[in-house]
Amino acid sequence: MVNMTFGEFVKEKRRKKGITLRSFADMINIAPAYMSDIEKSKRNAPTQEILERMVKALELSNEEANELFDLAASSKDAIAQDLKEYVSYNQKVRVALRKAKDLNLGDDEWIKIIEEMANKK
Amino acid sequence: MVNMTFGEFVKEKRRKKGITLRSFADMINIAPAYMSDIEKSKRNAPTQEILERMVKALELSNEEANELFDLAASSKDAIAQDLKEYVSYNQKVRVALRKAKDLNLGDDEWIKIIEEMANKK
DNA sequence: TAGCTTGTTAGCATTTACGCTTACATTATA
DNA sequence: TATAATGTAAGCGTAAATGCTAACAAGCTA
Repeated sequence: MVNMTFGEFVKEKRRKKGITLRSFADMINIAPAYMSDIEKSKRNAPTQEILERMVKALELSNEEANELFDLAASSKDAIAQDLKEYVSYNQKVRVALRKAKDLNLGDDEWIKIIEEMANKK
Repeated sequence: MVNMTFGEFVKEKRRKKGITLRSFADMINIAPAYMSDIEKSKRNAPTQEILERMVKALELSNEEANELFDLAASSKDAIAQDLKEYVSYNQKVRVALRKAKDLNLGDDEWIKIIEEMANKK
C-alpha cells in the first residue's frame, strides 16, 4: 500500500503478525492507549528508541525498517535519524544535495546516480 | 575560520559590518539579551524565520547563507530546512543517500558525483 | 449472565524550547 | 563628571511534545 501513514503502516504489520494492540504495546513497553493514538495518527510517531523496539518486535526487514523510519519522520516534518546523521556529517553530501536541488534533478537522474554508485566501489 | 559555532559565525559577520549587537537585534526584531545568548552559544540557533532575517540584515551571499543555515542546524542535531525539505520530498534521494552510506562513499566520490551532475543537465 | 479481552477516550505530568523583560556592570562620549 | 551605549545575567511565560493513568463501551467466551 502506497501513501500510508505511519500509524497505518504499523497497524498493518502488527495485525499481519497476529499481535493485539495491547500485547504489542507490552512488547515494546509503552502504554496501550498511547499505541492506539499512534496507530490512529492522533499522535506523532514516537521517539527513535521506541521506533527501534517496534522494528524488532515486528521483525521487519531492512527495507521495511527504512520505510517505517521514513514514515515516522514524515509525520513530523523531519527526516529519519540515519539520514539526518549522514547528511550532518558530510559537507560534500550537503553540497551535492543543494546542487541537485538547484539543477532540479529528477527521479531518472537520481536513479542513474544510484546505479553508478554501485560501480564506483 | 573553520569549525566555528553558529554564534561565532554570526558575531563575526555582524562585527565585520560594524553593527552593534543591540542594533542588530533591533534590525531582526529580537531582544538584545536573546541575541547575546545566541552569539555566546548559550542558546540554540533561533527559528528559520529569524535565521532568514539575519541573512538579510547581514547581506550574506548564497554560500554564506548556506553556511549559516548548516551551522544553525548543527547546533541542534538537525539539518537545514532546505535540505530537510529536499530529502523529504524525494524518495530516490533517500535511497541514494542510504546506498551511499552503505557503500561508505568518501568525499572524493561525492565530488565526482557533484561534477557529473552539472553535465547531466 | 458474568467476566475477560480489545481498542479507545479524556485528561494529566513533565520536559524542552523559544523568545521576552528587567536590571546590571562596563566602557565610551559630551 | 554625568550620561549613553554596549553587552550580559537572571529569570519568567507560553507552547508544544512525549508518554502516562484511569475509565469506558463493545465484543467474546465460559
